Formats: sequence, structure tokens, C-alpha cells
Amino acid sequence: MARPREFDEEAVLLLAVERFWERGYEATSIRDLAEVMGLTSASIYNTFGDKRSLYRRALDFYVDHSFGDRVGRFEGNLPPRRAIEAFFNEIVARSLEDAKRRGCMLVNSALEVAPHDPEFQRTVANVLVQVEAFFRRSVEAGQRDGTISNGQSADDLARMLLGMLLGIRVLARTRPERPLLEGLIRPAFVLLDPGSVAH
Amino acid sequence: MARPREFDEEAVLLLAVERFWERGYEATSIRDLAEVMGLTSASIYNTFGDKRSLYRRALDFYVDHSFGDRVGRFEGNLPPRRAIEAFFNEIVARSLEDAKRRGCMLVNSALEVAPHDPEFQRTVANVLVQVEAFFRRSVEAGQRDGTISNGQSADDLARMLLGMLLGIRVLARTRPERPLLEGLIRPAFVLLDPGSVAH
DNA sequence: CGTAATTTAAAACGACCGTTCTAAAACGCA
DNA sequence: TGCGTTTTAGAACGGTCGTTTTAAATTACG
Repeated sequence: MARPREFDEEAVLLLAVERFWERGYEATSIRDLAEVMGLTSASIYNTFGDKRSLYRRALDFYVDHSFGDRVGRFEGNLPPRRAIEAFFNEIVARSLEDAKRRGCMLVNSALEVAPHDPEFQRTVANVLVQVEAFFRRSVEAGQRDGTISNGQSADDLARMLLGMLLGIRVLARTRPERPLLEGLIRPAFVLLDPGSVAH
Repeated sequence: MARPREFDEEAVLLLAVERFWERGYEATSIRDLAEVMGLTSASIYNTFGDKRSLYRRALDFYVDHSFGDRVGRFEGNLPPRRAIEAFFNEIVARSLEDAKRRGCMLVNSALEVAPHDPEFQRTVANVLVQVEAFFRRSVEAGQRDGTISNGQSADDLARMLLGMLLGIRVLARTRPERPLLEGLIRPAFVLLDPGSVAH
């Protein structure tokens, strides 16, 4: 009953994700996006609303397909300790093959847009809480099956893992060096080893 | 022989630091800066050159007076293990009292401007190398005086501490919660304890 | 006291910003 | 086939961007 869209909404959203991911929110203009997405600005506004709404869609898409997907693939399919290791190994591998040094879009937005936008602040904080919860569940399960040390609380170990993860994400944008990233996580994994802590 | 300046260069530079620190590079306009610094844009351009040059001056000023000052106060004046602890305690304290959630200007710039600007990339990477070197020197000294475990290489422990530091800096902008930040560093300090690692 | 030098204030520059408007184009259904 | 509806292309909107210009104000020195 009307003229149909000439593009696939999810396909162009992915293109917007890549642009926002690489350049950030402020430095990406609607004209940038229109060019990359192969649309006119009118089509963007028709489909996604204003720039902020498009960024919100892009960030949600990113979170679902990066962190959400990763947790879904590892948790349950791997023993808990292995799930944590696989999680970090994949992060390090991605960081090292990230030629554009885009880092993590969530962390980028945590520093660029979240501090000045309460809604994004909630969103980002919430994802970080979920990441921490994934670590805590995995640590608790590992402590039960004997693959992770009982020397420290699962809460603290999960917090430490969250900190390491964010640190890696920052370094991925400025010093994506293999010895640095791999050396960084080595002590953390030693700390998880059963019997590592004198108590 | 000519009309003198009506302002103190370092004083207005500090005002520029605070604005860039809080809002980032892209979101801070010259008109913003002029208002905050109490100058006209002509005076800014006369004194500091263009926006990017002013940001460079601001970032250098920040680095000297935050990280540089901190290392200077702790290293040498405290036993090495205590220097590391004092360093982190101060970072956590600052993060928790940072009502504006400004985080660390260096980390903010590492994610916002460094990825698209080779010169800032070098600057930021260089500071991170210096932070890592401070950690490594302290760890090595601590291993010699017996206050830090020999179970892992000073290189790896320094890398881990760098990662933790950056992780705290990210969390300071989105989840500046005391239990989180304090719990995060606790396992790291346990890992430094002599005899903590089975080997 | 006047003149050279510099800093101020404020307007102005073109470019680009996010966003909207105007028409023409393209479909489903009567 | 024409009508209603939506999407397209592209110009246009006012506003703000970084930066420069113009001219008045302020100093030190001859």
C-alpha cells in the first residue's frame, strides 16, 4: 500500500555500528552515517529517529552481538574456569587483530557518552553489572568444582576480572601489544588457581 | 613595549584542563573554553594556538600534575610495596570523591583522541609505558626486599597492575562504587603477597 | 608626548552541524 | 489504471563550529 524500503534495517544498522564504534558519537556526523549506510539523512531520520536514538540502537546491537553472544557461547558449554579463560582469550585475540584499534564500543561509550547522559549511564552500568555477574557465577561454579581457588571471595575475584577486562579494552586502543595483553592476564589466572593463596 | 596580558597563562590553562577533562575534546568548543577561561577566542588563539594545541598543553599539564606528581611523591619516599599500595589507594579515593565522574583525563583521551591522532597516540602510549615502568621498578624492589612474591615475573605483575589501574579508571566514570573499586584491588594485592603462589 | 607593539573586544568568515521540508518516485490495493 | 501511502533524493533551515579579521585599548620606550 506504499513504497517499500530499499534497504535492510539490520544491515544498515550494522554499518552505523561500525562507524560509531570506530569514531565515537560526537565525531560521527549524520552525513558520515548517511554515506556509510548508503542512505539519505531523510531515510535515517525516518527509520531510526534522531542521532541519539540511532546511537542507542547501535550500542544495543553491539552489546547483544559481542558480549551477549560471547557469554551465551561459553557459559554452560564450557566448564566454568574454561569459560572465563575462553572469554579472555577471545577478548585478547580480538584486540590484537583489531587493526583499526576500535577497542570495545561499550567501553568507548562508557567514557564518551555515558558520563553526560543518564540513560546511557544506566545502560552501560547495567551491562558491566551483567559482565561482573557472569564472572561471579563462573568463579562460584569453579570454586565448587575445585578448578578455582577458595582463597578469596567470588565477589572480589569477579570484580578483579571485570577490572582486568576493562583494562585490556583500554590498552587495545593505545597499546595493542601481544606480550602486554597476554602478560597482563597471566597473573590473574594464577590467582584463580586452587591453592595459590596462602590461608 | 606593548600591552601586557591580563591573565596568568598557567591559571587559565588549568581552567581549560578542567573543561577538557570533564567534557572531552570534541564536545568542548572554543566558545565553551573562552567562557570558562574568561578570555576571548582571540586571546586563546594568540596564546595557545589552535584547539588541538591547547588540548595538548592541557593534557601535558594534567599528566605532569597527576601521574607525574604521584609517582614523584611515592617512589623513593615509601618502601616499594607501600608505594604501589599508596598509588592505588589514592586513585580509588580520587575516583570515589569525583562527583563529576571525570575519571582520568589520560584514559579519556586514550579512548577519544589518541586512536585518531598519531601524535596523541604516542603521547598516551608513552605515559602508559612510564606507569608500567613505575610498577615494574616497584615490584622488582619489593621482590628484592621480600615484601612482594617472587612467584611471578616483575614484568607480568607490572602489566597486571597497569591493567587494574586502567580498569579502575573506566569504572570511575560509570560505577564509582566503593565496594567495587576496593574489592577489585584486593585480589591483586593478595597476589603480590610473598608465598601466595604455589611453585 | 607620540609611536611601535601587543592584547583585547567583537564582529565576521566559510564550513559543517543536526534536522526538516519539498517533490518526485515507487509500491499495494481499489 | 488511478489513488493513498510511504520512501526517496536533495535542497534548505537555523545554529554552531574552529578560526580570522578589524579596530579599539593598553602598555614601554624614544
